[in-house]
Amino acid sequence: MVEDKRISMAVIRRLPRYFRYLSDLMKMDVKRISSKELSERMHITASQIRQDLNCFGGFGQQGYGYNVESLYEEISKILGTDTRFSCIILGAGNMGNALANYENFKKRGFDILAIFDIDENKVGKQINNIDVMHMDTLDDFASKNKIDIAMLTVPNKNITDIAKRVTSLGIKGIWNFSPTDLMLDNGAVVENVHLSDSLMVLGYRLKDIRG
Amino acid sequence: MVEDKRISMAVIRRLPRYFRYLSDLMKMDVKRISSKELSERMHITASQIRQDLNCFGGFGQQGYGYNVESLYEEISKILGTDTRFSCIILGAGNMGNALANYENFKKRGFDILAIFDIDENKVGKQINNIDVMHMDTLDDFASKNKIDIAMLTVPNKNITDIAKRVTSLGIKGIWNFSPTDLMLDNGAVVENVHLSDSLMVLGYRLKDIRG
DNA sequence: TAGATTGTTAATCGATTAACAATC
DNA sequence: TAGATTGTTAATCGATTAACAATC
Repeated sequence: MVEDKRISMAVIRRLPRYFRYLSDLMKMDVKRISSKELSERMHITASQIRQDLNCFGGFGQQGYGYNVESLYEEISKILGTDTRFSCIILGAGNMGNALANYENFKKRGFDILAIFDIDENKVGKQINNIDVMHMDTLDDFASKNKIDIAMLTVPNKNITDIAKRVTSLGIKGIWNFSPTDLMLDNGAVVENVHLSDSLMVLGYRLKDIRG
Repeated sequence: MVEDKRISMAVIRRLPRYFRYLSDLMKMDVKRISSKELSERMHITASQIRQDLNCFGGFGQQGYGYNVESLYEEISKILGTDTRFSCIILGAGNMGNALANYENFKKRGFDILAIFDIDENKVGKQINNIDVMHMDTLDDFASKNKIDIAMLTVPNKNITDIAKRVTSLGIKGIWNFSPTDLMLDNGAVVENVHLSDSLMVLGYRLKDIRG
């Protein structure tokens, strides 16, 4: 139906923002919104909103604007909120813990099946009702469960090796929290979350305003 | 010395990456590198590297390339790795815990002075040797300590109010982990880390490759 | 010196913004 | 219908890439 022309990453990365704002509008019982009103809330141009949305379809109505609920539904569909993704966490450290305890993921369609670590003190325990299993059992686990996403919170040393192992098990998505950039040439999808990069940029910008 | 023409965010966000790669090269005892070699490692163009670096100064030498160590030093200086930033964490939940335990921050110049929460069960305890204090004592604490950065890991409900309170205390930098976008008009510097946005984009891209 | 590689200008590409005819 | 607002094309802006003279 909608042309499958390549959507730019810039547009894709704005989708969750639209999703959040529409979700908030629904909570506030707002029924309709124009691109102009939304642009003022989001601090972007109305033009950009209309351009972005029209990558996926004409969801609005001339003279009226957009119906909040149906636009929300459309964006949900685009983002795949209806799709469920099976995930595992590699690394039961602080970040692994935080992710395992993050309740919102399940709500958004991301189920965490298990956590893997090499620390015998952690293996056998549970974090937020999710089993911590030994890394050695990963291959076996993967053969018995279809896993979509591996969340990597392991120490950075051997991150590329781990990523290769994970993708060789057929896992197509990687959410990488290690500071090392993952460059995989096997078609896997990698999202990097470089926390220290973000903090360093904050530091730079702070120094910058000070003069 | 170097012209203070505005540096674009695109360039600034690449600085920590250069920093990481140069740091790795130093560990590998590489003494010099050309923009071409570096571009192959980083999977970006040599042109972009030279353009980026020349925003800050001519760090290379024709016919030779760049001295790894001195380029590393220059980028450290630009990023302010020598500067120390005093930080507090608001919210002693899972993410607050993870941040408090992240040892790399101190190494990069970010000192965490205290953690604040409203949960009486947490107040008075320590996380990684950092005191968890009651939110009510924040104003007093801020009047006695110069704080540069507040790391916000509190539940999203009242994030804007908290951000306003924090900036009214003279804190100029905000590292925001709540899913809500902070729009402050008081000159504070905000870096957003929207984990669920990142995960949703990963989900989208996974669906996308499946067809 | 000759070769290599920078710094920098110019060309290209892509993303954002403006404009407006279509239409609800 | 008249007014409002979209969808979409065209114009602008900015970022990336290419090219090459300068120079180590």
